[in-house]
Amino acid sequence: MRQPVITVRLPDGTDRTLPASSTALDLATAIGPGLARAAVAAKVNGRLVDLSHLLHDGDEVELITDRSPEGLEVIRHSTAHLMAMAVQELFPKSQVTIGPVIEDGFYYDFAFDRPFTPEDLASIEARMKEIARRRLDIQREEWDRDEAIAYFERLGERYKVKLIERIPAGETVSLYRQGEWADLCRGPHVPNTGKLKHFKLMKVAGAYWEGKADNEQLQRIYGTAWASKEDLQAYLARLEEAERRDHRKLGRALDLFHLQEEAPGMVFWHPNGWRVWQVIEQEIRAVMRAHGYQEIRTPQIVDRKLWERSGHWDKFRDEMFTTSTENRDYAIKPMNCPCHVQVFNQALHSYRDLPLRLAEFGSCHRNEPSGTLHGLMRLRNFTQDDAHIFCSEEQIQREVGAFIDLTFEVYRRFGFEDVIIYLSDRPERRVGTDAQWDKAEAALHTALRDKGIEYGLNPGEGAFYGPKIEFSLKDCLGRVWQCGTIQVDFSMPGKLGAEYVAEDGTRKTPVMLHRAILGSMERFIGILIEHYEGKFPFWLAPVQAVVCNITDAQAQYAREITERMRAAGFRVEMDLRNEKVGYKVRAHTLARVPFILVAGDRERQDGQVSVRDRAGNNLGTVAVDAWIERMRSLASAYE
RNA sequence: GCCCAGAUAGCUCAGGGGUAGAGCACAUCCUUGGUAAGGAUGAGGUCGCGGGUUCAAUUCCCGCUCUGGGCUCCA
Repeated sequence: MRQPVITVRLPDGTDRTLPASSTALDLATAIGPGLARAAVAAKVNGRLVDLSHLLHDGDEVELITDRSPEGLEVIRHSTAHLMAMAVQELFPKSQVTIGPVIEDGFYYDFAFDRPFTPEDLASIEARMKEIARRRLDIQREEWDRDEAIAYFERLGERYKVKLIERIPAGETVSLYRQGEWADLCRGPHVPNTGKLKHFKLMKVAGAYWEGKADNEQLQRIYGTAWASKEDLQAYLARLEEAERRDHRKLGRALDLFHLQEEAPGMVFWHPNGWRVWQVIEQEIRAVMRAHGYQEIRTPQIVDRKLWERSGHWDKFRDEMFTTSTENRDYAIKPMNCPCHVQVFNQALHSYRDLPLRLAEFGSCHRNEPSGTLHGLMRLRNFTQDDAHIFCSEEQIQREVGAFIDLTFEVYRRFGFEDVIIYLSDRPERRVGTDAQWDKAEAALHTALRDKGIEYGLNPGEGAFYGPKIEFSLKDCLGRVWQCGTIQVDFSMPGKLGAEYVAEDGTRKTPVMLHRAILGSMERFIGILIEHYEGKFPFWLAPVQAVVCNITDAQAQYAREITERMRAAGFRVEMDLRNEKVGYKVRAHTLARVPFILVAGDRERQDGQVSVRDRAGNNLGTVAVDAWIERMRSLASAYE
C-alpha cells in the first residue's frame, strides 16, 4: 500500500514531497543535516511557526535559520524564556510578566519581593547555561483560555492571569513548555534549549507594570543573545566603542565642558567647548538671516501672569523654576514662544508682514525630574535655536516645506545624513476645530511627501495645540534624540492676543509655527561629539591647529606664524613647552587637533611649516601662506 | 519622581575598622631633543555631605546630594 504524501513548495519555487504528518524539521532534515542544525523556526504560508509545526499539502514553507533576522528574534525570545525559567528555579517566589525581544537582545520583567542584585544576575546566567545544557525540548501546547487562567492561578502567577484575561473567552491560547516550566507565549521558539548558547545578561532595572508610573514597579533584566560567539563578541565590542565615543567622557578629555553637583542639569562650558558653540551659533545665525528670519532677544524671567495666560502655568507649573520679589511671582522661562508673541504684539501687523519669522537662541530652564538628566542630552538649562513663524493658515504648507529643506541642509552641513522623521497628529485632548486640524495635518503630510521624504506616523502624539513633525538623530548607543521640530499652533497666538489686519480690513489671528533645527544647542553638541568621536571637522574644531617648535630657537618664528594664522581668522594655538616634539605631537593628536604644525629650523629658514594631521599622515612642508589658503578652502567647504 | 549601582588626588582607577596608593596631569631642576610619552626630584586627599554603631569609621549601618543604567515624563 502506498504511503500518503504531501507536497510543499520552497522559496526558490521547487516542490518537495514528504510523508504525510511531516514537520518543518522533517523538511529541513530531508533537505540536509546542516540546515536541520541551523534551523530555528519556519515560515509556513507567511506565518512564523515552530519547527515542530505539521506541514500540509500545498504549504509554502521557508526554513528560518539563526542567520536571518527573524531567526535571531526567535533565539532572543527563547533566551528570554530561558532566563525566566532560570529566575523561577532560583527564586520560586518570583512571578513572570512579559519578556519581549528588543534591539540587540531581550528583557523580561519579574515581580519579586526584592530587587535582583548584580550577583543574582551572575547566578541567573549560570543557571541559564545549565538549563541550556539540559537540552530540554521546547513544546507548544494549545490551551483553553479559561483552563490557562486556572493553571496560572494555581501557580500564583497573577500577572500572567491578567494577561490571559484580556484574551476573549473561548479562545485558545498557546503555552510553551520546557521541562517543568511553561510560559504563555505566542511563539515560535527554538525546538530545544540546547540551541541557546551565545547570550549574556546585561543589567537590572526597574520598570512599571504596563509602563504606567502609578502601577507597581517590576524588576527588569536585560540580556543580549546572538547566533554565534563572534556576533556576541562583536556586539560587546560595539558597546565598548560606544563608551569611547560617549560625549561625557570626551567632554572631559577634550576639556569642552563640565557639570557639577551645585548646578545639576546645567553646563559649565570651558573655552574649547564654548568655541564649538560659538561656531555653531554663528553658522545658524547666518543661515537664519539668509532665510528671512529676524533675530531677537527676550527676558529670562517673566511674570507668572504671562504663563497663566499662555496656559503653561496650569500644565507645567511643577516643572518651572520660579522666583519672586516682595509682591510678584515670576517664572524662569521654560520656553520662548510667549515672549516672541509679545514682540509680535508690539506693532499692528498687516497680512503683508506675514510670514513674520522671529528667531532667538533662547536659554530655557525646565525643572526636569532628576532621573531624566543625561549629560548634555537632557538638561535643566538648555538653549534652543528657536524661532516662531507667524503666518496665515494658507502659508503653513509653504513655510513647512521651506523649513524641511532648511533642516536637511543644516544637518548635512554638520555631517548628518541619517535623520529619523515622525509626524504626530491630533491627540484626543486638543484645541482648534477639526477643519483646522485637517488643514494643518494635510499641510505637514503634503510638505513631507512633496520632498519625497520617508517618515513615520505617531498617531495622537501631537501637542494639544497642533500637529508636529519631529527630526531625530542617533547617539553612539543608537539612542534616538529629537533635535529639530516644527509644530503648528492654533492656540497660543489667540490666547496672547496676536492679531493682524487681513486684506479685507478685518482682524485675524495668525497661526504660529514653533520650529527649531538643532533643538537644544547642548544636545546637538553632545550628538556632534559622539558622531565625530571628538574629531570635529576642521571648520568646527575648537583648536584647528597647534604650532609646535622643536627647540627654543624657533619660539619667535612659531609666535609669528601663529599670529598670522589667527589674524586670518583661524583658531590656532602654539606649544612652546620644553618637551620633545614627539611628546607634543602625541599630546595634540590625543586632543584631536586637526593639524599639528611643526616649526623647526628648516621650516623657519624657508618660511614654511611641516603639517601633520590627527590621523598621523604627514602632509609635507608648505609655505605658511599656502597653508593659510588651504585652511580657508577647508573651512569654506565645511570639512 | 521610581528601581538598581556608584562617589577615594585635577583625570583614570586600586585599596580597606587603626586618619591612604598607582599611572597620567601639575611644579622645580637637568636636558634643546625632527613627528604618538627623555630623566630626576617634588607638591597634591576632611576618601561626596550629615548622622549612627565602635576605644577607633574613608571602610559597617541609616538619611541626603550628585552621577551612571533603566522606567515614567519631556510644553
